[in-house]
Amino acid sequence: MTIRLTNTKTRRKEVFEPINRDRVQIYVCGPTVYDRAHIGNARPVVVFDTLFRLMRHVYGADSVVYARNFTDVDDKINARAAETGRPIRDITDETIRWYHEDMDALGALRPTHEPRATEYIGAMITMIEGLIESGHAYAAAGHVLFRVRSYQDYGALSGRSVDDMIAGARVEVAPYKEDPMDFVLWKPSDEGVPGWDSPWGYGRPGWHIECSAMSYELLGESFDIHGGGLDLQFPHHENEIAQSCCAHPHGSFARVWMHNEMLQVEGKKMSKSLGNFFTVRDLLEQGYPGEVIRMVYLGTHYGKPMDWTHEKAVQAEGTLRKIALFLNEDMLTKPMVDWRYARPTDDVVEALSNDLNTSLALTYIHKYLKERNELALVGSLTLLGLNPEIIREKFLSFSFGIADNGFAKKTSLSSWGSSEVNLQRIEELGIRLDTLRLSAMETKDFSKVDAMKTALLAAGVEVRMSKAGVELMPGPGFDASKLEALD
RNA sequence: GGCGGGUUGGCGGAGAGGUUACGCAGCGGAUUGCAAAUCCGUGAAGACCGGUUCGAUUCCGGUACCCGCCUCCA
Repeated sequence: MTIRLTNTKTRRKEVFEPINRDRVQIYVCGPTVYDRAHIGNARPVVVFDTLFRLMRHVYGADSVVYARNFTDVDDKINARAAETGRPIRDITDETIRWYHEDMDALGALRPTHEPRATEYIGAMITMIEGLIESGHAYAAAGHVLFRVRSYQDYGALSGRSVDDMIAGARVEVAPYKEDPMDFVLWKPSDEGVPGWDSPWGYGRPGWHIECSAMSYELLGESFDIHGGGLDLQFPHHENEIAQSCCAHPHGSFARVWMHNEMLQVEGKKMSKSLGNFFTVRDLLEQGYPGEVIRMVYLGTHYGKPMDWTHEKAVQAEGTLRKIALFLNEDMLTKPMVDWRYARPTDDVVEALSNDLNTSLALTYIHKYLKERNELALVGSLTLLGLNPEIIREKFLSFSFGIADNGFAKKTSLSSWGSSEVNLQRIEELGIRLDTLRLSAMETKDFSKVDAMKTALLAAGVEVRMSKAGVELMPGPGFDASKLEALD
């Protein structure tokens, strides 16, 4: 299987050829841990999780190393600590825990390594020392700065020239800088701000150096793929390249750079002032299941801006429900298959291999559902990070009916946006409605049946009647309290 | 001001230089006490202007509009 990926560095789609097939290495910039991840933060998580899954499928699960860092030293964290009076470590530990909870809900696998910046301060200092020795950095006024002019290819990734950027005149000019574009590798810390002893005094690292140091420590001077959001392309990734390539001139650093486009909400940039700012937790609490969120994300290619809309979530939810309905069919209507034999199809693997065409992959999901090809469906869903077992349980919502053989069909669970469903209550109602209906068939007087149906609909319960019996399904607007009126 | 991306049917969203994307919604039919669900069928597109070509929605150029980054938000 040939994997092709769009390499930001060359602006082309290229055939992916790992440095070492037994150890494919990916590094992705992770979050600064001072608050809940918003839904924009989640996009690279889902995108690169999908890449991780594809690589594991193609090269073997043990042959892929995926590192994603936690930035746990940052002025935003310091500010949060100052506001709340809480210790920094409390804040970062808690935020990391939240991050894991929220990203787990989106079906993202934990990366192989999740290094915290504060655990690599020594490696950063070593790297900075090397850069000073080789003339790529200089100490000034308690700071250490990277000498941008010393790296000829600076700006190559983002397609900018140093001179153009200075002409744009938006750079911070500090008196201790040789050149306005030079950026901070190390800066002094005052009392009460986290800091470490260093050759340049008590201080803390600049933002960019951590990724260079951690990727070197975990993956070496050359690795396969570096990913992140497009907004990181400049300056963060540009600076990473400058640091790493100057510190390790014999390595290639990342061979492929991948950037996901930004996320919008209802057609607009997500921002607190517009009131369209959501964390992943917000969505989960509003009742959008993680699987729905993931499916919406997979619907748009990572290289294009993605719009988060409620409408898309509703559609994704509908698809997941259909899948759940199919997976829950019993042996009377569907041959039994052993999911252990489920594999993603070549079509799906090929779609993902073509620069992560998740949208195309989803069309195959629809196809397998339509064809009732359970093994292809289950295997392909799994590769996409949509767990069939969870879908089967979570999206069935509720279904009650009388099977052809006269036995009551099962079962269970809550649906999005609705409170826990009282199964017994629904079942009773289903039986009562079924009884009423059977007698109405005799008398041809359906008034009582219709009245009950209307009441159920008003409570947000879908009512389906067929030859086989009655099915009740609490939908998104389910309101248990309205069922009381039925007594 | 500099750099980059986008513009596809009612909506969402792909691939491919010439043949049906797909999903949702719509419409027609089957089924149904009614309805829902389901199944079958079906219409509908490629911002604008030029160029290359036997042929472009797909390649190239220009115009318009939208968006992002350049301000340690992915």
